[in-house]
Amino acid sequence: MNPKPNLLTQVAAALPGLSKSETKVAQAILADPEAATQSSIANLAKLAGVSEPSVNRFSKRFGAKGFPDFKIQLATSLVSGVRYMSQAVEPSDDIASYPYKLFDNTISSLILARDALPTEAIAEAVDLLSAANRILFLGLGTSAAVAKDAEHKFFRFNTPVTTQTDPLMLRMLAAGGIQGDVFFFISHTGRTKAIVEAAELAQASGATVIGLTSAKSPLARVSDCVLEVNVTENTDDYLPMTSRIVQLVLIDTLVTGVMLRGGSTLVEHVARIKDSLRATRYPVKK
Amino acid sequence: MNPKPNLLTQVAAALPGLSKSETKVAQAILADPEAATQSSIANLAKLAGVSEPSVNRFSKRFGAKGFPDFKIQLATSLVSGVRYMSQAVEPSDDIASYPYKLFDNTISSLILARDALPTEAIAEAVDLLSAANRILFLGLGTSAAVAKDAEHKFFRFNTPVTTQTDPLMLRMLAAGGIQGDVFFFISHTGRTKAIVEAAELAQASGATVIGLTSAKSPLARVSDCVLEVNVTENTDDYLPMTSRIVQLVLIDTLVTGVMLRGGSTLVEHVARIKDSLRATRYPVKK
DNA sequence: CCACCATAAGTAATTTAGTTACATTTTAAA
DNA sequence: TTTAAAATGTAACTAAATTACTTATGGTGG
Repeated sequence: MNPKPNLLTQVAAALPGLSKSETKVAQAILADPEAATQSSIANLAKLAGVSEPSVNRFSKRFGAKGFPDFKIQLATSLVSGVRYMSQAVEPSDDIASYPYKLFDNTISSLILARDALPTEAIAEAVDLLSAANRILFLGLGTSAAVAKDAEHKFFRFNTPVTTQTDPLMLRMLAAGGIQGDVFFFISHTGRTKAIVEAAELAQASGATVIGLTSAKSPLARVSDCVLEVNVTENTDDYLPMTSRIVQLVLIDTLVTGVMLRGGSTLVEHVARIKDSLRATRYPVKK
Repeated sequence: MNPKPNLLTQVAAALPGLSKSETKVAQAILADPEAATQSSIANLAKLAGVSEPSVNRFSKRFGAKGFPDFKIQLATSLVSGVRYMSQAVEPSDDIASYPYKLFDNTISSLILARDALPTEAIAEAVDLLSAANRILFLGLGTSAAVAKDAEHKFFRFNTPVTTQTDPLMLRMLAAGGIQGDVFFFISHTGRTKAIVEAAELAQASGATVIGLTSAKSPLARVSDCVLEVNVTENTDDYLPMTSRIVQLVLIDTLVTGVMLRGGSTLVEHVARIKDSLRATRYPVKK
């Protein structure tokens, strides 16, 4: 639950205070930690140029029961992360637990999403967004904030971007779509009527429809390009949270994709816009 | 870079196709994977009620060189995660790499933030927000989207919430602050003049000022309660992304804290509000 | 400057853990 | 019901790790 000290970091930090042969062991491990988790004590001892008990003593110095235990701790510290299957927040949780649970849950969701990224759909969406004459990010409720964020990001490109949360405006916008328009609908459930209906109207008007939603939802069905995000919110009693984070990172991915596609010209353009903000801030003192 | 198969998931998935004693071993491991990484082959064999070679065969079935190797793989799969020190996106990256880099970077940032959570400040902020008569979430640019998200979340409680992005309105709001008001300013740099000035005005007006920003920034200096988020954006050429994600998760933490503090009454209130949205969606078919 | 003590490192014996080969049992098919 | 193949267990064996002990090194007080 608490900050976990990273064994590898610990070894690196302890280096100055180590004895001669312990230093050798530490260096051998730091040089290739991955390999260290695979090799036997004899192997590592030879590699470091020390005796086996030295390696053993070294292991114990870092709080391990012995060398095998050390190897396991080392292995876990190589993958920085979070325990799987973190739990839902309970009423009995306090300040020492719930913040960590929340972060862990979010991280877990991102990892799961990462391992099931719809790369083909992302590539397609990047193509569509790069080619668009106009982009509209549309979402309601929590997704409105996501749309707003997307607007901010895409605003820095050369393409006109809009968001809208008024359902009547939404319908009118959608009905008035033309070729070259990209309607980007955001809905976790994919079942919000106003959104699905607007997507249908946009679809019918000849514009391109991208849906950032969960698989097999009504919104997914009426989208030309579906960016599937399947996050199971494990916060029934509380509020949905992690799904929008995944959505945001996915949008970051699209932004990056469009930038990479645009090449140096676009990068310079964005840099200029970024620079324009400098005057609004207090300078950083030396 | 690619989806890494998770050993634990693999074991769970393989369950139906396993033989009798292999199933026992799998169940013993799934029941307490953590313990499995610590125990010897003899111990695990006894626990599962099978012979040692059965455990050994089991290990090999899942691609391990032997039982110790299996334990190490298992240990790494328990901390699901991301390799440390993921890199910045390069112009040479393609669809097979940049989405994963982005997710990895975001995850890494969240892990770092998690390990340096300002729990005391969080507790204090929860107290202040719970006691507030009115909450104002104020941010400009990218932080405006964060503020909007916060508004959505806190809107579900009984306290009036507002956001504002017009700098003139910001000043007026801040100047007109009264005791009982909580001004929640969001700024990654903490150097945006309009925000810092508004914070000063709010401070002077007798309202409470919470700052979600980086340590030692001008905004931090004028805040009654500082929620430090120190994220180093490793995307110089591209756009800042990860910091706002950390901000959002931190706000989730505050929301959760306020809910926990509010007890069942508040939970019910939120549930009612959540239910009110049902009619806006297409029902899920069986 | 030497002697002695304390710490560090290595050697070899011992113990523990893991693996392999083989025997037995179980299960399914002929 | 027999038979063969797959599955599991037993016991012997091998490898790995640990402990106890010895040797070396370095620093300090006489």
